[in-house]
Amino acid sequence: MEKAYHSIGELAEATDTKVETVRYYERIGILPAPKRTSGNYRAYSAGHLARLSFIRRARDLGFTLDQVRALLALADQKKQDCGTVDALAREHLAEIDRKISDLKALRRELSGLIGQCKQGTIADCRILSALSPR
Amino acid sequence: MEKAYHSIGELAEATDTKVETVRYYERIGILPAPKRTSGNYRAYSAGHLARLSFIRRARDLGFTLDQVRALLALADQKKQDCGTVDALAREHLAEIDRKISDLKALRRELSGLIGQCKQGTIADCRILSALSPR
DNA sequence: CTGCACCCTGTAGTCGGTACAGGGTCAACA
DNA sequence: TGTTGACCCTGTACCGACTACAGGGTGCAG
Repeated sequence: MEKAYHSIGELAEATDTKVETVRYYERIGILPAPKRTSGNYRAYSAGHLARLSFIRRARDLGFTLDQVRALLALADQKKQDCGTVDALAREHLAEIDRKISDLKALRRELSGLIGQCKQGTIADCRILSALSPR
Repeated sequence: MEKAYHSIGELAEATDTKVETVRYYERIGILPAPKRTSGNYRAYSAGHLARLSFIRRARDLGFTLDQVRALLALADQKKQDCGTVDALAREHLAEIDRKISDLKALRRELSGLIGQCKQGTIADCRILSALSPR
């Protein structure tokens, strides 16, 4: 019976989201439109808070909004087995591993360039010449 | 005297860039507009090729177009000392390190969730409940 | 009753491209 | 000579995931 409705500002603060972003989520249909007060303010239920928390947490974990949509659809069905969710997460993990190794390669390359410009003018700069066509 | 001009398609292929992207770079002013043939085709010089190669390589290394602009401005001046370039690169390296450690934290979290859904319905799914508000 | 924080809608901008639509040019081949 | 077909041109709209206004309305405290 705890019908404590939340304003958009409260919801935003509780989930570390900007107010505009909450409205954006509604616009793209990932967060259902809430009831309105007599003054036309959005009045969010605890369900909305839960759903938004879920969205934000998944976004923090690097899922795209499309992936979040898929996860939410699964959660809403409560029928299928967990395998689909697991697969989605595994796929996402593989992406993350790819990104990490790309960044590491980049890191190696870039850190090799740094510190080679002890003095001298741009003309001798190793960083710039490393970027120039061979 | 090797006035071998390149068509936009050749330039794009040589630098692993899409034709539209080359035109986009011209539009935003990072690649100078080349001469035109009598048929109004863009005719690129070796200088254009060099500059585009530089841009693409820097982009591959994760510099933003604004950062690339800064690097190009430095390279074009050929006056200042290398310190500015070095600082830019160091700053960028710090960013990369931040991204790597963020992704690693994420990886740990996500991989902990995977494989816990051996059976059972969505209702018991650990991944979904991990994402739900506590 | 007035001031201020908050809310509303709608639109445009961000970054780094990508994807057309609707045409023009050019070289090869029949 | 004509006609394919690959390439090129401009202009505009779109992508993801927001963010930032402008121009107004609401609600509450002093």
